[in-house]
Amino acid sequence: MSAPAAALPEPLTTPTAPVRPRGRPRKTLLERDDGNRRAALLATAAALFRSQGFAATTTRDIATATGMQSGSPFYHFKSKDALLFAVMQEGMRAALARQQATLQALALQPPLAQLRGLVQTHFAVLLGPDSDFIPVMLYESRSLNSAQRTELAALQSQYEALWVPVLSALHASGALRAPVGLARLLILGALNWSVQWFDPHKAASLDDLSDAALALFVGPGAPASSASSST
Amino acid sequence: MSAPAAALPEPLTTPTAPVRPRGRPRKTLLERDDGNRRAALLATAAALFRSQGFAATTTRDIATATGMQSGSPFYHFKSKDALLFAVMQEGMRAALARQQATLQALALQPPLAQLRGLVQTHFAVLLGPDSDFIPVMLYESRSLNSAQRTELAALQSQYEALWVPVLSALHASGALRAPVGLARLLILGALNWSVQWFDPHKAASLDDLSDAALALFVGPGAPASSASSST
DNA sequence: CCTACCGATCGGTAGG
DNA sequence: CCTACCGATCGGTAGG
Repeated sequence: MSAPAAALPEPLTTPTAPVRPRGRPRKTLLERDDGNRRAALLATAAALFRSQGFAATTTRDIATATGMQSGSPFYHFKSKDALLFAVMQEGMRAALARQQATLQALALQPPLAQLRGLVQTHFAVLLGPDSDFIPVMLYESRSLNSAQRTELAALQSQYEALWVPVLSALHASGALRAPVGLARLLILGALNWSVQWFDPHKAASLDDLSDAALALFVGPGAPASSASSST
Repeated sequence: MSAPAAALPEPLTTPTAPVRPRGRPRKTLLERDDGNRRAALLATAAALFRSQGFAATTTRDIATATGMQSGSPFYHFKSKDALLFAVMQEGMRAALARQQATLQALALQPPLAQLRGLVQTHFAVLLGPDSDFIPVMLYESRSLNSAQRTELAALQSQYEALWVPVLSALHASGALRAPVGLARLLILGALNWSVQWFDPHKAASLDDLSDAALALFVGPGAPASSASSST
């Protein structure tokens, strides 16, 4: 069982840019480079916000880790807040795209297989490569102002809405026994919490996790439509 | 179904102290009062750490909200860190005591009833009255130093260990389908995440939550021992 | 994107 | 527990 994360938009890889010799270009005055440095700022900010928290991370930390001077992040972002918001927005956009691709690939499969896909992709977004953005969004949204929070909430609603038809179908078939609304909140909570304890160096793989979650929530494979019940 | 939270140690109520007229005693020089103010500091610190986060809360915020001057918290706690640690330790001690009482009261009940008790008490600890301490512990442990983290980990292990026999029994009877270790992590995650979305002013009550969680994890009432299977 | 820099705030302390 | 205070740090900016 491999994760259905095939042709997905790589969120933060370096875009095609003319390769320059390693080391900073120093004072070659006016050489924009642009998206490249911005993306680098986002990636290091995401990593630092995740490991230290937003309030405990200074813009100087971010600048240094990106190889800039202390004032330079403000050339790319209006404020520290704006940087945080950009990290979250970027993360949600990428996560949404990945889940939409997952569901598209599984459109003809039974609901249980679709749920498996959603769970696998969710774990991949939280715990796989380049997975700092969504954890930051999950654990630092307190630091957003209300306008930013509102804008993000729209993306989050879209994300959660992807789960509803799948869960409803499983509820209707009896495989999912809790009310759909609370089930969605509890299931996403169980998955989101893995950020706190998952250790890639330890036993369980992402697929082990997905299997355990599926078994916990809907049993070993409920008879959805055309399956024969044993005994 | 009421929560089994009967005779439990109230963590932070004012201990028996001579009642004095309202308003600050002003400069009545040398009048210790002691445990009272310390407990007040802990409670306001817990509330502020929860709502704003540790790093974003200043010791001045805490002092003001407790009715002290900016330097006074340091009379009771050596540092801001020590205050955070005390909040978490207090929270874990109270939570542990409550869960132990719950399990004692349900010792003769089947595992499913015991799990229901654990879930109900856990929700009460997270979302009920005076419930700022454990959320702070769950979401701010990043800010502890490693010595503090180690000491807290011992309490957390004790807490998690309470769940294992219950989950093992349910796993053995087939009611719980995921491996016990991962099931414990996923279940506690589902519960802990409720801190992020639970709103006491909305529809679902704590008992609704507990029922939904039980239904999600172990179904409507698995045949534990002396139950007749249908059909 | 760098160089300098500012104003404000913060954790913590001495001394009572 | 208050008064007065210090040293350090931080987000952000002007000007190039």
